[in-house]
Amino acid sequence: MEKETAFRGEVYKAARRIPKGKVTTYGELARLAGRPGAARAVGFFMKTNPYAPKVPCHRVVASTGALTGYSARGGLKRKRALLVREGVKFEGGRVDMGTSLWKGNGN
DNA sequence: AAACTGACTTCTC
DNA sequence: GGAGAAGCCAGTT
Repeated sequence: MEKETAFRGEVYKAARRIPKGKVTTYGELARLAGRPGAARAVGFFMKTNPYAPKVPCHRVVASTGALTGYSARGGLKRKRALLVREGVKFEGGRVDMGTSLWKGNGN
């Protein structure tokens, strides 16, 4: 899969900007990529992301802070473990929005 | 080119 | 806040 479209590049670039211990939503990522509303497409890129170690796809969660799919081994369990290890706060199995939510706006 | 699918988001009950 | 339905976008077949 070497079909790198401009949008894909933007999404991956934005995802790499996510600081450690923080998480962002697919919608926000899509917005940073320049296509607000393309949250669904963003999720697709994470699933088929050719830059697994470069793109911290595990730092991308749903708007409600709930963790969604994860292609890598371990699935959502692994994803949650990674976030917790990085210092992300969890509330009732969901990411603590307002505390560990990163906004790439000010950058 | 058309249709289907998917790691989403938002509205309403 | 949880469950159900509709709308969106891009990629894949």
